[in-house]
Amino acid sequence: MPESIQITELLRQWIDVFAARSFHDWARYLRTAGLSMPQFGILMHLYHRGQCGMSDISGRMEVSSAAASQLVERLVQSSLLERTEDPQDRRARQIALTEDGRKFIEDSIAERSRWVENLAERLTDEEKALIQKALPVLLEAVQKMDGKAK
Amino acid sequence: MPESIQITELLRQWIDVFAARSFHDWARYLRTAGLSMPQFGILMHLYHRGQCGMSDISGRMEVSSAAASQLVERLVQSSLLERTEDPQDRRARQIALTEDGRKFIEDSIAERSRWVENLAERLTDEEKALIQKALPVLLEAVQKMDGKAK
DNA sequence: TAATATAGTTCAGCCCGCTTAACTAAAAAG
DNA sequence: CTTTTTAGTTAAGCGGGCTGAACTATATTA
Repeated sequence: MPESIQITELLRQWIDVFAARSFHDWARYLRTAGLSMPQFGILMHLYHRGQCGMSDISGRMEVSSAAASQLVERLVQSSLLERTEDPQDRRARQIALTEDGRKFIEDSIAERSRWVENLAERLTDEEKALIQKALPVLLEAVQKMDGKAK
Repeated sequence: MPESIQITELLRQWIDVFAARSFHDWARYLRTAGLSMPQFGILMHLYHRGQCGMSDISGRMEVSSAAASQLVERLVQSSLLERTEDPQDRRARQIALTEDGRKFIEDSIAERSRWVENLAERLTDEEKALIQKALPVLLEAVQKMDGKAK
C-alpha cells in the first residue's frame, strides 16, 4: 500500500511544519505577555473544560498538587483566574477563568492564527479549491478519531 | 472574496484542533525527556535550518546573547549540539545538531505524529488522493512564506 | 598600527517551576 | 466520636532561564 505510506509521510511533514511554527508563535506571544508555558497550559485547559478543581489541574499538568497550587496562586494574583471554595466540599476549590483570563486566551488564538491569512493570500484560486476539498475530510477524520476514545 | 474567507476559516479550525493536541503532547514529551521548551526550540531551529551561529540563535529565540550562550552550553553538555569555531571568523561559532540531537527531534516528531497513522487508516482511497494533492500545495506555500521574511 | 566594532563567554542576581515534607482543614469510614 | 482519607497550602531547596555588566578574543576601520 504505497499510497498509504505516502500520505502518512505527507501528514507528518505538515504536522511538523505546522508544529514548529506554532511552537515559535506561542513562545513569542507568551514572552511578551509575561506568562510561562505551564501557566498558559492551565488557562487553555480551563478555556476548553470550564471550571475545575485543583486536582484536575495537577492531573492534567502531570505535576504535584503543591506545584499546581503555586501555579494557580500566581495566576490568581495576575487576575487571570478565580479560585473559590466549593460549597459542596469545603476542602476543594473551584478554579475558573476570569474575564481577563478568557480574553487572554482568545487573543492568543487570534494572534497565532494570523499567519493563516498570510498563507491564504499566497494561494491561487485553483489551489484554494483543492484545499477546500481536502481539509474538511481531514477535519472530519480527526473528529471521528477523537470521538472513538483511543 | 468569499472563497478566501472560507479557506482561512478552514485553516483556523485545523489549527484549533491541532494546537490543543500538540501543546499538551509536547509538554509531556519534553518533560519525560528532561528538556525545556527553549532548549527544544533551539533543536527545532537547527533541525529546520541546519547549522548556524550564536547570533542566529539569540535572534531566533529573541533572547540576549548571554542567554543563548548558556542554553547552547547545556545542550552541548547533553551532547545534543556541537559547537565549533568558524574557520572564516574565529570569533564566531558554528552550532549544529549531533547525531543524538537529530535523533531526538526525529523521535519527538514520530511521537507526536503517531496518531497520523490512525488518521490515514480512516480515509478512503479517494480521500487520500485528494489530500495527496492538497497538502504539498500547503507545504510549499508555508515554506515560501517563511523564506520571504515578513 | 591604533581605535573601534563584533561574536561570544562568564558571573551575579532575580524569578519561576518543581519536588518533598510538614501542615491545616474538612469529609468519609469505622 | 475517633480514625483515616482526601484536598489543598506552605516552606525549603534545587536547578533552569533570563538580564545586565564586565570581559576575552578576533575582525574591521581609519
